[in-house]
Amino acid sequence: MNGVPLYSTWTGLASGGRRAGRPGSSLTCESKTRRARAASWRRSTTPFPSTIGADCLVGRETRLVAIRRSGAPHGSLGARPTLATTFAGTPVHPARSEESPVAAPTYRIADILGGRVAAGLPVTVQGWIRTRRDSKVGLSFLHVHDGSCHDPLQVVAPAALANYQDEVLRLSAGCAVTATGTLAPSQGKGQAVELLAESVTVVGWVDDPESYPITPKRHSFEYLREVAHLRVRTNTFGAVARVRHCLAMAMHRYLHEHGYYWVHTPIITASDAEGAGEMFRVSTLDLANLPHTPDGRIDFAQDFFGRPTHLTVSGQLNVESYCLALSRVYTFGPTFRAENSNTSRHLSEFWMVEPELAFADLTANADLAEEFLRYIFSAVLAERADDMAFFADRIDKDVVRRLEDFVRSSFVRMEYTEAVAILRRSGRSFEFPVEWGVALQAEHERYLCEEHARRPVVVLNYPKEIKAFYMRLNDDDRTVAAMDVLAPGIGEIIGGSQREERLDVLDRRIAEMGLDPAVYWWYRDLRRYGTVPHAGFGLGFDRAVVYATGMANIRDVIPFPRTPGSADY
RNA sequence: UCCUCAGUAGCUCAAUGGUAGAGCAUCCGGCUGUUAACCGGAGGGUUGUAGGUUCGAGUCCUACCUGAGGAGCCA
Repeated sequence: MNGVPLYSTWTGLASGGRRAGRPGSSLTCESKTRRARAASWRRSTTPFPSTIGADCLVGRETRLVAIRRSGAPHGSLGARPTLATTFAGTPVHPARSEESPVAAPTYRIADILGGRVAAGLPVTVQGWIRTRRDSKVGLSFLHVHDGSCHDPLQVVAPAALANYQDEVLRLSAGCAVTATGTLAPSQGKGQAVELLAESVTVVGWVDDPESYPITPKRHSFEYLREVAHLRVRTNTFGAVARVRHCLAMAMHRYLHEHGYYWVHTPIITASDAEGAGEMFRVSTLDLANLPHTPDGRIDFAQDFFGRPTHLTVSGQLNVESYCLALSRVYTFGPTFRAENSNTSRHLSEFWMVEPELAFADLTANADLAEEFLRYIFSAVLAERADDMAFFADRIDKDVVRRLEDFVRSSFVRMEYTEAVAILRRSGRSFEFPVEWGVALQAEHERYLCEEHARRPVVVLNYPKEIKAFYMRLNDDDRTVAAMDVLAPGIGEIIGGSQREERLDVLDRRIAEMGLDPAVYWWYRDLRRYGTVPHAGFGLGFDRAVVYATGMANIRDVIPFPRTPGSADY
């Protein structure tokens, strides 16, 4: 979608090129010895040998203090404002350890690059090497990344460091370091400030640089999926992780501030016929020796819960119960679909947010969906400008403009009946012909939001035959109060409905769809005791991340994707 | 699950049925306040697996495996 180039990932582990400033020949002769010694250091419980010099001892002291500090609440971050805003210029006051005050407290690179740490101050940073470039002048440039922001910090390591020959010149992509020194305006181009190092301590080596999977070059996303435990070290996946977090926090913030309570609905469910797809069975029975009932069926009475259970496909039914007491609620958690779906938009395990509001109809539901989406995408634009600039540069050049349009423009709302009419008079020959009563195909949805409206579209009131039993029957007796939100470039991002609050109608719908009313006894109870009109929707959280980042494949916006035939890590 | 495409060096890709190559990465050297650095050199291969056709298969055929794109299902 969106013309995303296949190999547009960018690791950011820029090449050090042909390394200059290598140890001279006399040192080269010792390289194997040194390598073996380094390996033994790694195995040793003592992190560093006592022979590596005073600078390194200072570095070690700093490191230990920093570890202690990071255990304290918020450590050097000091008083951080709420998540609602990001704050260039807000000074950060590092906490000082009372028992061991040090002159170079640890800062996040985000705070340093964000201008919140004054130049001239002694500071410590901790992170991983992205690149090393050496200069004959007697310097090495280390790009150190700690994940706190998109950009790395340039650390200038002078050859005068005691461990320069032995360690600094052996640093490669992925090595973990603690660097202490003074912040100064950069003499080079490309960064405003840099750290003039007084010590660089190696915390963790990369065992064999040649076999380190994240090399300073382009990698295909397909390849990086095979090293999912390391891919977050690339620019692309680090940016995805930060944007994903930003969206999640914005989601919670919006709902919290609008009076919604987060309800932790169960992952294991006994409702096995919600109509939302194939389910994963949860069982402790011995598959090689299943117990049977006298009539030859599997005896689930002997299973862990004494009945068949599955992983949830939706928290909606459970959250309706809380909705009819707390008025405004939502679920957010993993959901599971055992469909054999092999597309860039489907995962077997994905995250869904499902708000539910009482005393509300479909219109209120659509209003909420629209305002909610606009809010979380606004938050990404405001809070993750660094990562969004990267996505626009390397992944999808239109992503920022598209998000800005999304946030600015109101959504188009149309009835299903109207949508069918638009499609029929579009003059387009669709692979699947359109007529009233059929489900809209991907090609139809794409036409509606990408060509007809050119912005997000909410389609309302679908034929009852193609929607779930719990959706409220409209007065026309042909449609239910369902809605889908279609986003350009991604398709259906939200599905929701007003729920059927009338017990007699609900029972009729359960019967029509051939479902067992006994399974829904508690769900029916909600209609017997103080029932009210209520509505809600489910937003595929990972799809929202896809939309916000411009990433082409949903498997690349979740840390460890589960898809049919694939559950590594 | 269906349709289509693709599997060649660590990565990204070349190679009329006729001796398997390049760029990057790695290692060695040169140069440099560098920044996807640059220049020279070296090592690196059971061409996804198993069969088959052929004097000869990376290339053609069959099956399988893996991955990707699209469809369906949906979020």
